[in-house]
Amino acid sequence: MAGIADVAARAGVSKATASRALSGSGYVSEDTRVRVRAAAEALGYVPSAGAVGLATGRTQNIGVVMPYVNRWFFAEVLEGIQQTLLTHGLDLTLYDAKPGTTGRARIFGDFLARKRFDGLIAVGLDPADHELDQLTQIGRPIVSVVGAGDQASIVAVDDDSAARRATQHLITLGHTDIAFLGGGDRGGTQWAHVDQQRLAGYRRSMEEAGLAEFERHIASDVTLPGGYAVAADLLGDTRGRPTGIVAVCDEVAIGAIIAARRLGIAVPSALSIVGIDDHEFAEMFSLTTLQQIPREQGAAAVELLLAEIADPARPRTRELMHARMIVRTSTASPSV
Amino acid sequence: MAGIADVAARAGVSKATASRALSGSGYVSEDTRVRVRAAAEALGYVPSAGAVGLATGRTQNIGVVMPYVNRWFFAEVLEGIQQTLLTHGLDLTLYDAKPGTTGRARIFGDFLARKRFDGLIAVGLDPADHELDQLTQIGRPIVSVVGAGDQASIVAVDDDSAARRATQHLITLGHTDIAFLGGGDRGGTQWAHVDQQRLAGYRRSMEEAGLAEFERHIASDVTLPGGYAVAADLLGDTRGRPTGIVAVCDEVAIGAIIAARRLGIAVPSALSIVGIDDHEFAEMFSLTTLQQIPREQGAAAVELLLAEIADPARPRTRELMHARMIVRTSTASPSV
DNA sequence: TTGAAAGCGTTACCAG
DNA sequence: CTGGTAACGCTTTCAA
Repeated sequence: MAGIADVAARAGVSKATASRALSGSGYVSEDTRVRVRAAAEALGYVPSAGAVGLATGRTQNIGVVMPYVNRWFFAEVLEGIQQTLLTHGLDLTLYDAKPGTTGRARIFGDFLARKRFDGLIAVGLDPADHELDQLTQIGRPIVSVVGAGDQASIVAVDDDSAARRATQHLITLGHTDIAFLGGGDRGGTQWAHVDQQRLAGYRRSMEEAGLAEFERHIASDVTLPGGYAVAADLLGDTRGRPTGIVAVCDEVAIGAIIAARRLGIAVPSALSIVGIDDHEFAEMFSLTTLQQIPREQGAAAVELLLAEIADPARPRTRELMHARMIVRTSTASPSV
Repeated sequence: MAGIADVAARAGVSKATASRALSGSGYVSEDTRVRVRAAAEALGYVPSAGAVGLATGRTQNIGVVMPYVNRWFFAEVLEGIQQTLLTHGLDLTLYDAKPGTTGRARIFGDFLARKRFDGLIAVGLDPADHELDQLTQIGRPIVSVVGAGDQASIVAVDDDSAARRATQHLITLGHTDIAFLGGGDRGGTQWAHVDQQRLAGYRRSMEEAGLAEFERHIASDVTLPGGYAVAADLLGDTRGRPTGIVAVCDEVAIGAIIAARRLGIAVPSALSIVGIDDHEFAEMFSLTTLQQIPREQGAAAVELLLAEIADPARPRTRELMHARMIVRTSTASPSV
């Protein structure tokens, strides 16, 4: 409970000097600096965050809003953010804003308005229009990881391109009957922006290859069990079974692989599956995929945000990362 | 940016009265209360958290420390905590303290010392002795979800009993050669306390049933791929293959199921597997398991913590939840 | 029932 | 290079 006054007294200086010595800002003789530091150390002095915040206007805290925390991508981004903030000595306040919940409404209405942070990172938030308004009302820098809009800086992977390359990979292997699995409006969850972009990439590729007639999108929850369920349906019917599947993400792709195995459909000889993400399970299922590294996106978002906090006039940025293709053995040429 | 002074001015009262009217503490005539409220509303007044904290000593913020955020159990607990805090209007500051990292050291050394929270929830932390010291130094109420010790209140499932019932389930079905899969010291990660308790429960059951000779523990990372890897090894060898497996948790159990399927070993006719958790994938794999509901543990931890914050003299509590057995079709009597 | 004023623990400005 | 002092925005006695 020692305050800066105690430290100052012990070091035989004024509070002002003690403050300067400790924070490193302003002139202090090397001599007194050492003395003050020692006093602080001896007393186990820890500055009161609230007081510092009041005086400086900086909370030393970053807010993070995301719709889920239990899905791979989000958890990874969160870890990336957390780790990076740690090196900067900043705290992280988490807001779990699940779409369509009253909790989300409260977060947007009350919590964010409190501005208990110097900046905000929004991960895959897909804010509704009025939510977007509330966000900009805050008047603090915002960086979004994934997402659309030009209000805030964005860090993301090029989803459209990733989906196109995934699709082209199958086309190059000789597939024509390629379905796109996952995403869409189901059970009240809205069609996520990323998912739409990926679907669009698939569509474009199919059309460019003259395969428009084969285009089809099978909606699902964007989870592993979700992918499993619709894949089981799709693959259960022998007629109309595609030879290739582009999944909206690895979780869905893996669900499909598990479904295929259960049905005795050999992957890749009878069915090729490609995902997007490079999920932690991808290797175990030998899944060919387009890799993104969410941790790095989280880290990049933090650096970007800190830059914008330091210089609010800094222009908005859009940092698109490139997904690297990792070919494993879930894809092959279709058997004749 | 409107402050309470502005609100007071607009309502024609003093700051003191405005404060009372808004916070609801102290006498204020119904009339002025309404007037103040209206003024606050009109001005879009939001109290400054830092200032409130300085004046009251309460941060309206709860800290959460956990070693992982990307594993099912932890993510679920986190959601439970978050949701409950939301209803109380409290913020949540997250500290991701992965074992053996320098980040963890910083969290325990610097971050927690700042006390930017009114109380702390430690989830599956298994703190080392010196970390435990640092934790108690903080001087704020702490509740731990899972874990040992008597310094803090605890919310947990009865792991020992859960593991015993899982084991007994297999024994009752007629199994004798039952292995315990998962957990242990591997790759630097320390033997988690929960895992040890579950192993102990398995051991006790085996011994009580006179099956001590069959006892064996196969270590693994406590993840789905971790379970897959060791199960593939274990089951690949026809001799010495057990007829039953008790997994340290559902993730490991599911990894084992996937491995068994790949090896063409029928579950449950050739191999019974039981897990603990009721993971989100459990249903999809028809896994028999002992259910715990981490969300509820998170919620319970919050309520407990708030009670201790309100009354610091409140005695420490230990809230053991009962795991319910859910029998699906991953277990059956061994074929003769 | 209300208001004035004294903190809460820092930082930052302005003299010295 | 250092010290006094006024903020920062709110709550909370203490009087009135």
